[in-house]
Amino acid sequence: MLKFTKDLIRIMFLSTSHNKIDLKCRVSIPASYRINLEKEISPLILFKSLQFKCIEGTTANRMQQYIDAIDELNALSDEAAVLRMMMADAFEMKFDSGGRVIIPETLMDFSGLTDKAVFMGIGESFYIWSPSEYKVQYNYSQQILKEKGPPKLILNKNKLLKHVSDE
Amino acid sequence: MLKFTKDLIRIMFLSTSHNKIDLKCRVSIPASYRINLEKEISPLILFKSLQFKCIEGTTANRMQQYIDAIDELNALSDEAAVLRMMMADAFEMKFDSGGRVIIPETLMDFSGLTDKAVFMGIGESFYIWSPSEYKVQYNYSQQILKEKGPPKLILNKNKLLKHVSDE
DNA sequence: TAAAAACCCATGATATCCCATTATAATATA
DNA sequence: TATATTATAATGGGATATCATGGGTTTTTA
Repeated sequence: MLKFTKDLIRIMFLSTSHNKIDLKCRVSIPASYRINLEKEISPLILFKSLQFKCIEGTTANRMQQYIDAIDELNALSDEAAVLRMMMADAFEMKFDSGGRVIIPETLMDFSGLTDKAVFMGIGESFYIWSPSEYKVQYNYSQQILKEKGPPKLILNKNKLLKHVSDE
Repeated sequence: MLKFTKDLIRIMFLSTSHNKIDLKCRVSIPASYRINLEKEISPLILFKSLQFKCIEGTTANRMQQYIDAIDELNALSDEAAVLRMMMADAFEMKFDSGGRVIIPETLMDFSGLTDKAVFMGIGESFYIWSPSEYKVQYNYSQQILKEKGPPKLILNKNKLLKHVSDE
């Protein structure tokens, strides 16, 4: 029963915001993200992005799906090794009364964060960028968009997709 | 009923920490791991990893899964023999008031541990490495990630994965 | 009766909690 | 439509609790 509800009302992290990181490495997680986490009654997990020089945040529930996937694999496979590393670089966050978390030093270093953080919601998860890395990534996306045009999305198949020009 | 709750809020061992092993072979088990064990009301089991030169730690419940797996096998098979051997070298740990355990000599020797331990959470269980072995393993995973990219996870089927380049 | 394990308490570093303040957004009022 | 009012969000800093660690004392047990 509950599963049915969860499938329909998927949580979403959306929009972008710029927050300050103080000397104790504390940042406010955007209120809209927090509301979604509360809805899911799920803790927040931060981990090193596997693709970019940034932190990725998601729900513990979502993280559990990755963990379950590990069991499906040959423990000695490359996929399993990468997923285990992802878990090892993941942290469960605790909020203070003001909705802040302390970013672990490992993640600060990895993502090049110092005093400012850019939060970028991308649906099932969100990214935390340093302002400079964010700009690089943003400009890159803009350029791709200019060169290749908008990507074609096939929404009803929950599957996406390729630039039009690639076909 | 209780099982339902457990399925939602699954325990996870995450993140990495470097703790000291003192002359009495005591180490602090990371607090976040201990909290997970307490949630499960489960003792901590340590045993020799079947894949790597390290100690694996997990809950008694998870260990039961391994035991059940033996029953599924031909009692005379090699697999069953290996699993039984693993059970024989498994230890149930007792915590002192500071959250430390004493690592059995057999496990210290097997994993090459001396004065420092790297705790690596990988979801359902965690590894305890010597710093040098840990580095080797981590670098290997990093390299795979670089070469093959992140594994592709097909979440709606709760099944994964394989690197894109393998297809 | 030694050696090891269990138990106890002490300490510095760090994370957590709590309250106050400033900023921003949301609404209402003139 | 500009301005005042309110609510909500983001930030700052200090008090408190927790964690990892060291070392001593008592209790096992081999």
